[in-house]
Amino acid sequence: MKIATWNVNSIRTRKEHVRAFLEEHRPDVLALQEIKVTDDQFPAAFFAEAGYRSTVFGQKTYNGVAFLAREGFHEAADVVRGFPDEGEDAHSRLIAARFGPVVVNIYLPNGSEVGSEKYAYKLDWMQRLREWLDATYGAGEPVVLVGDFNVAPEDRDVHDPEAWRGRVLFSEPEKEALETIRAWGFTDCFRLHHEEAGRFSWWDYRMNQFRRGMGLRIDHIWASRPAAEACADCDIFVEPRRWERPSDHAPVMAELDLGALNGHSQ
DNA sequence: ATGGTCGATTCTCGA
Repeated sequence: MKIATWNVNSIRTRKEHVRAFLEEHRPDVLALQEIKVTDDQFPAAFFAEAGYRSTVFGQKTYNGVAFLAREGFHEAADVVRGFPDEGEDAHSRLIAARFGPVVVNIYLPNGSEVGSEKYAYKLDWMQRLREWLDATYGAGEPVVLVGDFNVAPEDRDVHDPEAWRGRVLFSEPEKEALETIRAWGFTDCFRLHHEEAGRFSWWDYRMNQFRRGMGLRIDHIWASRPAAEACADCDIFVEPRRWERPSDHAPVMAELDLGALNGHSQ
């Protein structure tokens, strides 16, 4: 099973890029973030032409997450949209579904600036995510948490750790909150296969940061123990960041060997 | 300390 994640920064602007990625790599599930459309505006028919079904939790202007799942693979089951007991005005930042393994797709709040209201919201959202995981799934079942986490875990995930230390996306409270989520029972699939520094998934549009190699690794695929044991590969696909009018994020994709998930439902 | 660039929607915000 190939699971991919991509913050597309507007699905209307990026739908051709997404379709090109689908046609080249044929992931079984692609998790999208920052689609920036309501459900009725999502280009589901366009992706159906490429053989993909859409499951959407949209929002006008901001946020919005979705799954594209290959026809012939599992259909999305037990779909969850957002945390329970959120109001109608809640952000669309979490969608989860069972495709064999459970896939939880998050667009974690950016946090704006350390000490801001948005930063406090980010830390609170991270705590709610951990509590929701505790209440919803067991770490002994195959669960894959993917998306734009908006936190770089370690120095080797940041182009200039000294410059970034204490700043949003790399502050200590964010890293501690990330570790609390990880301690639910996740393993970083990328680090199972790549130890090197300087592998990034996001580069700011400003100041030619992509051309200058100034990025962060903030998009992740994390797997619970049985899913991590089945993880045969995980990599960042930088090429779409070079395309015309790119997203500021690159896709990340993992391969899970479902045959290794013996004792668990596919 | 500031600003740089995108995208969606205005006469600016969020990233």
